[in-house]
Amino acid sequence: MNKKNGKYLTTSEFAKLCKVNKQTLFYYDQIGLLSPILKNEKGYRYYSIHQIELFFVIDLLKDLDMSLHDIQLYMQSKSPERYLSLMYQKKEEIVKKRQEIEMKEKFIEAQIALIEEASHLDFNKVTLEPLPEATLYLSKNIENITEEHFVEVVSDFLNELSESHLDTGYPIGVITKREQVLKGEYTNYSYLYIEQPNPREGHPYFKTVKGDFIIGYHIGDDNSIHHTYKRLFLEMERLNVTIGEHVFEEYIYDSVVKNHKEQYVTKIMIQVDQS
Amino acid sequence: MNKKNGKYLTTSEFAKLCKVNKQTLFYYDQIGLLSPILKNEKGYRYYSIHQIELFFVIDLLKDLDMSLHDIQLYMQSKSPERYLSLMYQKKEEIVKKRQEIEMKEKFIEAQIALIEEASHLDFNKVTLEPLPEATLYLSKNIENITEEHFVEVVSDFLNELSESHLDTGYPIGVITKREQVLKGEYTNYSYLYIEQPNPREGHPYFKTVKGDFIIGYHIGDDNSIHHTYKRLFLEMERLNVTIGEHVFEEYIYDSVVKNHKEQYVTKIMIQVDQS
DNA sequence: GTAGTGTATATAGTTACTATATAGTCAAGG
DNA sequence: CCTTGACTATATAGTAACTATATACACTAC
Repeated sequence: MNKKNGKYLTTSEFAKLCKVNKQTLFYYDQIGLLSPILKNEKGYRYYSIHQIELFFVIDLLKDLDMSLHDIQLYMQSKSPERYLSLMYQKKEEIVKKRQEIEMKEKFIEAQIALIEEASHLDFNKVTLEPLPEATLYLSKNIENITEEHFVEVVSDFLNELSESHLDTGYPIGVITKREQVLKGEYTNYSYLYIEQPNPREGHPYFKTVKGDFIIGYHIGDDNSIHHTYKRLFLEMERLNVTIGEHVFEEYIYDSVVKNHKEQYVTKIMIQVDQS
Repeated sequence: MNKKNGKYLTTSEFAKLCKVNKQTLFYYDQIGLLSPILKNEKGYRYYSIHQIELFFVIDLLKDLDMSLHDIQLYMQSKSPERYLSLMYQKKEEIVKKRQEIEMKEKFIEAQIALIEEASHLDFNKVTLEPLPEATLYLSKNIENITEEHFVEVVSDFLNELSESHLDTGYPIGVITKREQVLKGEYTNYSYLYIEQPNPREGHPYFKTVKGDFIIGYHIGDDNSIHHTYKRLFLEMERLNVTIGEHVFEEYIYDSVVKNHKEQYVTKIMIQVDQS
């Protein structure tokens, strides 16, 4: 911005320029953060158009989670050097913020895709489908784990996801091995997983075997999931296929979209071998 | 996320998982936004690990400026359809938010570049430099404008910049035409401008003429800028060049980094013709 | 059996506004 | 000159979403 002094702006004119409430400017004046350059004998405030720059910077810093108090501290000890180091610091913070926003955007996109897809599904149908290879990020092994430890693993897994930017917004699923499923231990999972549509270098990924899957949906609580498994086994028999290495489960509808456990929907994908 | 019921989490365990203060969970319970699935006879709260999903969504919506009250309204009337339309709406909002963040990031980068560059300058030196062509976005013409109108033009210009995403973080400068400068009317500017390093289609841009410029710096108030112009004219005479079409002025140091007008620094770039 | 850590509730304080009530200022029209 | 309407101001209270503090009860471990 530049020059042309002269005309002063009233509080509401300046507020309009700053796109804030007039009261906010009273408040900023009161706490001494941004005061009009002129106050007449009646107490009327007059701002210079140049003050908009200061307001802009205040607004920027505020957006970057700096308190008005800390902004004021800076304003009281301005210098090019201090401004520069402040900007360097805020640059780091804003990069982080952008990355977080980008992750949340991806999450929303994935949620839309998931629910959109689910709305076209018939949860009563069981199908045999070939699935392309997918890259998964796995948790630690959780076979026969105690409940205390399970919470720890989930917690660690979630932390890894957010710290390593691996949270793609895709649902978190579980993998069960053939041997557990054959024993009827449907909830003795081996791993948690999350799909990685754009895998990055430097992570120990797990790749699913490209192949055929029996896909069905369980409606309701986990406690009753054996009924659905039985239905799937029947269909496998009919189609003359046998259970492969792994079974994958993912929530389609959960507490985020349904109020009652009886309405939750779990997708079950059983890897199969044609015989 | 998925399965494995059993173990419940205490308030502080769950708070750790959610990365929030324990008190926040008390508060959410109190307002009925997110309550533990179990409370024992002593009033101890127990959360299920599945509740983290709900917390995640609450946290996401909160980040996207939804009030806890409105989030609660959604939670009371969950359905895949409502969730989908909510996500579509939030998707639009987050795109806008990301773009705002990106603009602010650019602004910070430009500020860093500006101050960094300024720190290597000798404000007393006057130089003759060839400048490459630059694309500028101009305000309406402000020659001989009244002070009231000037404020309006600045306001419109700033609005255009933010609405059309033309705010590059570069300083806003002013252009003065040769005729005004020759008359000694150094502050009778013709346009405000902002440089566009990556111009986009569909805007009426102004391109500077690639050419030679006398570059000098004025330290202090605008009122005394004629002294600096005189110095520059002397140097032009010495170098045997004459004033060209336009003169450009930009603030290098202003109220954002300096407390007193006497310390402000204005960069003056006079287009010149070699004779 | 007591120390130390945990849980709870109730209440007050905080930040950055935001709204409301009351009163003075000013310019235009009758 | 007086009134009306749109502005200005201050003072005070209210708000959202925490956050801190004080007090009391519970559980676990030596």
